[in-house]
Amino acid sequence: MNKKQLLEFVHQAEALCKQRKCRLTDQRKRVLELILSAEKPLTAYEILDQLRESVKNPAPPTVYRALEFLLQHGLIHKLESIHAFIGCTHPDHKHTSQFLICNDCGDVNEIENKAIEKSLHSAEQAAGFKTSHPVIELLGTCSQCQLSNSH
Amino acid sequence: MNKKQLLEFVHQAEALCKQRKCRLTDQRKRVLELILSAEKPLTAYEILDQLRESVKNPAPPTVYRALEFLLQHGLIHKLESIHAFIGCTHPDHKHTSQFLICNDCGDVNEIENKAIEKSLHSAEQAAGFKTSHPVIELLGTCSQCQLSNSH
DNA sequence: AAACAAAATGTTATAATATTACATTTTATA
DNA sequence: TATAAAATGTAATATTATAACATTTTGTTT
Repeated sequence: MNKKQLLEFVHQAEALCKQRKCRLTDQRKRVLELILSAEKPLTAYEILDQLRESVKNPAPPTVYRALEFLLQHGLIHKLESIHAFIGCTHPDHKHTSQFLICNDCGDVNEIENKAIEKSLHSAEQAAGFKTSHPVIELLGTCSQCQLSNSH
Repeated sequence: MNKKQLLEFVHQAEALCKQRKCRLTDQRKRVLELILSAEKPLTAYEILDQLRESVKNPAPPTVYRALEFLLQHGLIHKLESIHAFIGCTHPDHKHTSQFLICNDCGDVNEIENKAIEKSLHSAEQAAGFKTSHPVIELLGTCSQCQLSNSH
């Protein structure tokens, strides 16, 4: 995400927090910015390392608390299979997403596929199961890496 | 899983290993049995604890190596969202599954839903993505717990 | 503005999950 | 039976995450 997009996103996040009467504090904003600026998903401890430049002596809870807040408000996603965090591509509306995670380059593609969601929902119904948090992560190789691997 | 089912499963696992020319050693078998006997998914360290009864001084690598083997051969599954392992319900054929994980009682329901798989496959195709390992885990409340919660 | 409660942060310690590295033993097979 | 490959033993350590309690900041009431 470039600088302009980042500012736009943070602005949106601030508006959203104002609306929800919650606070996007400096630390939370800083963690959000780090995640959004990163090329790849960041782990909590990668964020912690980078945080040292703007916060003195940050400790794990500093990061995990900020992450918890950002997750709660749908501003970031946690990728369970790789223990890492990425910015949400559509923070404006509530949604569930699926993630295509490339094992080669580490890039992640967040998609919102209605057919997948529908099929998941049908299966839930059939089982009488009520999902609170879907984890849909496809680990594999992205199209770019497939090309470069075959050369 | 009851004792009879367990013996049946282990027998099947042994046949499968013979066929693949790999070895279901005592330790691997013991770890498999522990996972199959458990009511709920087990974490690596829960397995380690239980292993103390049959193995002297087991260390983490003992467990993780056995788990790696069992995963490779499709005898167990890892639930990424809860860092735990369960037996595979259909070790006989290669397949992908989806998991309904109850946050209340901890029970897990492994399903093989063709509609979900089809929709995932379509999305992969559309993105030019080649999935090697799908992680499809729905965290929520099972039907039983929904009932008991509402009482 | 002062008092208070709630929210957020600071700080230390530790729990839980997982891997590395190297030594030794066991197994398959040449 | 010698050898190589596979499996296991063992110690240390890396990585991910949380608990517990003190302090500070913020928002609200008086």
